[in-house]
Amino acid sequence: MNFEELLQQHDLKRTKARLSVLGILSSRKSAISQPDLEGILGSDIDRVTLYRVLKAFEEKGIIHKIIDLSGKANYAVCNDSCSEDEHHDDHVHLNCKLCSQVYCLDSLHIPGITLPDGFSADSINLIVYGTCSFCNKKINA
Amino acid sequence: MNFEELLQQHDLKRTKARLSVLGILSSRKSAISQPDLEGILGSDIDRVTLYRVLKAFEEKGIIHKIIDLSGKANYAVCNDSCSEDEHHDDHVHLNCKLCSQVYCLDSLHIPGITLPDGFSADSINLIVYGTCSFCNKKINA
DNA sequence: TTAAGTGCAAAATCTTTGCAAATGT
DNA sequence: ACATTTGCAAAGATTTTGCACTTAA
Repeated sequence: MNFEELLQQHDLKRTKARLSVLGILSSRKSAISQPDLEGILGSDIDRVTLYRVLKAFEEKGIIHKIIDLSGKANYAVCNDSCSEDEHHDDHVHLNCKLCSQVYCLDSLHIPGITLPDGFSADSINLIVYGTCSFCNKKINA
Repeated sequence: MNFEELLQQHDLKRTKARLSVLGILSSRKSAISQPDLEGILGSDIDRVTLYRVLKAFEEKGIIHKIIDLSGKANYAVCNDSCSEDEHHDDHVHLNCKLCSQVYCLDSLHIPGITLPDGFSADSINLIVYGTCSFCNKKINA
């Protein structure tokens, strides 16, 4: 992924803060929480700036926010098909009970469900609470 | 449901605050958020007490907490089978995009899914973002 | 050059904690 | 009577806002 192009495409200027955040997010296999991000960034960028960078990215469809089971926001880069108008975030997330990371399981599609009369669905959000493969390995080692 | 018995069963004293909260929660078809609860209760009980009542109820298995898609906590009375040790909260929730209420769709069971190698599931949380039957009626009226 | 982005300080929320007074059993 | 529960005040934590300074284009 070319960060500079990505920013340009979304009318966002190429700033240190944004490149740092993009770098961290895209290098990870799992979604990351705001506090964790802050920890990695250190005093590199201001906490308020981080809030604003994340908000901007989310609005532009560059990243998506996943609320984990404790209600905390986690962020991950969107896959290809997200746009400002439409987020395609309809994959399964796994919230690991051990490392509390949130993994995007892009390969799984969410099974269709039939709602009771009168109810209608726009999107479906499925979070599995369990153990990730990394923690499972550690346990079995 | 007999509130007084319910409290006794869980070693909780019969207090005004707890009865008020139980009364409101059990009279609703949908889960309710902390702020909304606070609004209904008015100055009846202190905000801090409300936090504590909800926490106590949740720990005892009287109510369960549903984190909605914006990360806010919503509360609903558990159905029969919840206990202090085990919550049976594995039904689908619907987060209405219009009234932002959270409905427990007890009748729907969550479809089983197969996780990628190495991952394992403890429980599954499925929240549908959409429109509830009440708002759908309003729209079509 | 100039509009967008950043950092700092401060405000607004939201949640928790400590402790004395009130209440249920 | 006594442990539990409540209310208030105050501490922590989290998120937002205002404004002057800086920076990318």
